[in-house]
Amino acid sequence: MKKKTTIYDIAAKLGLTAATVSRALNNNTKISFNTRKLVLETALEMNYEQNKLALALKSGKSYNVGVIVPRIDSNFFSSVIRGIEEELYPKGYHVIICQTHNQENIENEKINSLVNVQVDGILMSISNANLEANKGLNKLLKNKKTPLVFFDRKKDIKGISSVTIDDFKGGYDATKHLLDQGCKRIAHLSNDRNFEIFRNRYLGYRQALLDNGIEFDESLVIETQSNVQDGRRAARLLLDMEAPPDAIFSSSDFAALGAIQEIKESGFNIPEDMCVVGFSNEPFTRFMELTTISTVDQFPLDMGRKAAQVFLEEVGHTEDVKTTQNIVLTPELIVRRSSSKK
Amino acid sequence: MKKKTTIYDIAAKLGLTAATVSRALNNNTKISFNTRKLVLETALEMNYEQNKLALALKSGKSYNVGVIVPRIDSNFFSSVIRGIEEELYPKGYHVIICQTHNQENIENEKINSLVNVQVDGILMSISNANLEANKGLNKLLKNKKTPLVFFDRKKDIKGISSVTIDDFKGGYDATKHLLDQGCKRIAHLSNDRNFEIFRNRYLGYRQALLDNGIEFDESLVIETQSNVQDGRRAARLLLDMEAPPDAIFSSSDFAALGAIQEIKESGFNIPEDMCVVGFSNEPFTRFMELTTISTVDQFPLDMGRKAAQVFLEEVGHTEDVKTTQNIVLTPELIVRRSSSKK
DNA sequence: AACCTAATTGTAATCGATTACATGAATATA
DNA sequence: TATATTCATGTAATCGATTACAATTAGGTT
Repeated sequence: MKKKTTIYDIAAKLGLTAATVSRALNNNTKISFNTRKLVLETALEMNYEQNKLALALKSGKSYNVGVIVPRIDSNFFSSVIRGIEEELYPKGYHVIICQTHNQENIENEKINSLVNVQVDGILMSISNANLEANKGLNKLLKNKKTPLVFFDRKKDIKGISSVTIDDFKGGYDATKHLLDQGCKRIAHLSNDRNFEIFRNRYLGYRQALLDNGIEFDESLVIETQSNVQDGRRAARLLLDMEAPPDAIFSSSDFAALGAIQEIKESGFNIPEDMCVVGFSNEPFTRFMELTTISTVDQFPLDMGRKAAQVFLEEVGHTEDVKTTQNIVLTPELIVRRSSSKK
Repeated sequence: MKKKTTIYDIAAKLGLTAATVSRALNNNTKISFNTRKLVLETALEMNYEQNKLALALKSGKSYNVGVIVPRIDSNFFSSVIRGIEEELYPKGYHVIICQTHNQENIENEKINSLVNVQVDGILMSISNANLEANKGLNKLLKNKKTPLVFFDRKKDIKGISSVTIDDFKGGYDATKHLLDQGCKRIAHLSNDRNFEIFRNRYLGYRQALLDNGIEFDESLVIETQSNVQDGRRAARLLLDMEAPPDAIFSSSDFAALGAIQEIKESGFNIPEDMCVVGFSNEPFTRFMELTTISTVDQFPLDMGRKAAQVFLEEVGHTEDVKTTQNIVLTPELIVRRSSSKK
């Protein structure tokens, strides 16, 4: 195991200086044709590879970006990350991933950790609903050294760009669609509405009801986590009501699935007795055999790509020219069996 | 946007040397209680954070590892990566992800790229079936500077550790199970058998047939990619045979799903007319309403964790003590509706 | 012959840390 | 009192690149 060759090794071998070697390798200033040729050949021969770490220290650019997500093993987040990686790699960047598992202190810690390894930017889907508690994020915002781009789960912060989908529209369209199917009492499985995304889906749901003359009923909104079990529990509650709903708009596909399971096992039919619409277009919603699940596509791949593009623009500019972008993608309602009465 | 504070800034402010500051911060050698206290306070006050890039250059350790996978947006790979991240972060490492999309030249390129940013190791699921063509990998193997650990898709290379599952056993158990259900003509949807994983599943399948007195029939083995469409196509071929099979063991859950769809649409019943077993335990296999899909669990989270542990052991040792580990996890057959006749 | 210019290459600082070795002061020992 | 020892800190090299500035050489001009 010999050490990697450096420009000093090449210089020594050729009786030159590291400076000359560096210049020759970079095709930079006027280097005579002969020495350039010689250096290039020798570099090849000695298996020289540029040490990007040294370059990063010197230039102040690490060409690494950090991506922070609650978890990576969900179709949504891994698709976003795919988009980010595919967009950034061709520009010379590497993607460092961090998971928070929705824990504030971990998020805090990972932000600091990324800053310390000198990432050129951070793209994150924030886990931490209350901003004040997040010291890492606050520090980041305060000294404005590292560009930050939110995707999906964002916070409204002046000067910080974001790429999200129009969750309000997603909620509105889903609800409107259910109304169009003739549903009158539409329940909503929400999630922590301290997050903009869940609040907006909820608000879209309410607005659609309002616009169509249906009175909003607080008792039809149930807070659930994004998993099958919670969906089941919520459906149970709804079915046991004196006046059960005739439709459910769930802010999560997993909760929608749980609800569907519970409803069917209770002897009801979908969509005849109850229409269901989920959110995210997880692969399994399409694969169901009887009741393919209507849902809202968030275009995670595009979201990742866009977030990466916004980052690239921000690092490209000097800080005084920087413009804040708040890009909002348009979601698409995908109507499937679980909400198609006709 | 002011610059980040360095130990020189602290030193200047206190009339000390960077060396002293460094020592004080590291609690290292004998530094007087007073100056240490002073330095620590000042560091806090000036928002000092260690520049890991400088440290990495000096120490030769970047505390970054590269993870190379065909793609990240599949449940299997994202779960492995989750395991890797969770295991490595507490030890101070960051995870850089790279996707190859099964393209040899990209794999090649990304290996080089990771080496250049001085990763401390590479964990990869190899995309490139023929080793000789992969210059990047060969260079990596030749100078043995960067520890390499294969997971899932490996190549047998002397001195290179790996973490895989026992694909032979997976294939064997699945096939044996189908035989136990009374199936006599069992087809196999394989995949490129230049990859060990697919070859081993295939070999396990053959051995199970052999051990149970069933003659192997070449025409029942169909090569498919891991997607729904290819599964459909394969099932169509099988159904159109003069003597169609009565069971399918698919090396992919997605192909299994496609096959199931095609079979059902052709008017056959599962599992009565045809038993089906997939591979990977993708989430949707559990979520099916009528025909939950039998499959083989590969424990991706454990695989990622183990791969990370192997890496940690390898970097921990000096190179002469290093021992090669080839860890083989045991897969678990999960019997569901698609293959349960009784 | 004296001077100018352009073409190459070298010198040395820099990025931000760590650390072997040196130094000076204070204290302990003989 | 002279010397040895310890303690605390400074000096300077190092990791591997880049780059402003300096220096050298060759050739051209008058």
